[in-house]
Amino acid sequence: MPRDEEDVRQLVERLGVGLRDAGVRVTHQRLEIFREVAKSGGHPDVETVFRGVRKRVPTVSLDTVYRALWLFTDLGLITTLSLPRERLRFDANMKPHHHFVCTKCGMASDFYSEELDHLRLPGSVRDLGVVQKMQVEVRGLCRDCAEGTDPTQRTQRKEEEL
Amino acid sequence: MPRDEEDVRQLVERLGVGLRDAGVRVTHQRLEIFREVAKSGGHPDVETVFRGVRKRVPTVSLDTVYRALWLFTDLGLITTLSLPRERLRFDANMKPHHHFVCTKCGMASDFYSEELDHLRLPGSVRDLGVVQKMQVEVRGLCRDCAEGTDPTQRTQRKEEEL
DNA sequence: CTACATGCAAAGGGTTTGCACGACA
DNA sequence: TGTCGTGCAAACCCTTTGCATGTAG
Repeated sequence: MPRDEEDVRQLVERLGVGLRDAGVRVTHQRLEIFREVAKSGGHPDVETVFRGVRKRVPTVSLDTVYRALWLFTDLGLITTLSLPRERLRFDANMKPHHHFVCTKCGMASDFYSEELDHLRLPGSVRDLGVVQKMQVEVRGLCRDCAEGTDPTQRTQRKEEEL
Repeated sequence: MPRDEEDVRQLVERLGVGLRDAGVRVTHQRLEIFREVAKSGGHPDVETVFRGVRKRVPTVSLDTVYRALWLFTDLGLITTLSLPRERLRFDANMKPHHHFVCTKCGMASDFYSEELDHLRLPGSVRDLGVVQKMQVEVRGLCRDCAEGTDPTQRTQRKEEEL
């Protein structure tokens, strides 16, 4: 699900502000790396971001992508999505949202629900610590995997992109 | 939070049944590897399991631990817990539960809530696919990290064990 | 007894790091 | 212009794999 071009521009602009506020430099590479994450509405892994950025910035190196993505994460400008047996993914969607992850192909979609954003947690959680964030994670079979193929398989594949 | 010894025995026994049902062999190593996961109420990573098992089975090798843990996972006898910037962890708790994860030290606790077990999901999820499982993931600062120390730090450390 | 599991060691692959050059502020 | 970021390549892990040996069924 690619994101609207105007939205992407806004997001990139907001990143610039975030970087400046944090006192780090706003470089061409950082903007393009972020744009790549923001552009795909999905949750690209490092490799996917790298390949995407390289189309526009052929000299960019993989370790720069790593450093930029972790920088954004540490500054709270993007978030991460970690799935067993898969590479770490990055997410520019900072609005409250929840995840549906396909256990077969690994596809991860965001979904929204005002109700789930404001769940009341049981008292026992208060004893564990201070809550910062709360998300519902749903696992299941995506439409494509649910139909046609054998649901007992357990292969997990990351989204392929040129 | 270590688990009660009798509970552990029951869990290990149930694993034996699971393995037999799946038509794979019930070996000493597999039982001990599982016991190590079941014993710690926590969510040990591969290395932690390995070190624990080696105390009782000094000849066990790391790759056997890997193979066993993935086997159990594939058979649905344990589950995994994946956190950004951390090693994958394993969880013998197959009862419905939810997670509280400390963003600073990485500590992960289970908590329970009948209400959260039966959340009603928004209609948009139906369009994404077929739901198999649903879990709430809470991020925050655990009691130890919340008090005394600077909450702006972002260090993540895995639970240390001999 | 036979097939499957284990241990060992080596290969594999993703991620991080050190350093000199380059570019933002 | 000085400092921070980048690119390159090597180092570092963690994880997986191939193969001979051991063992559960």
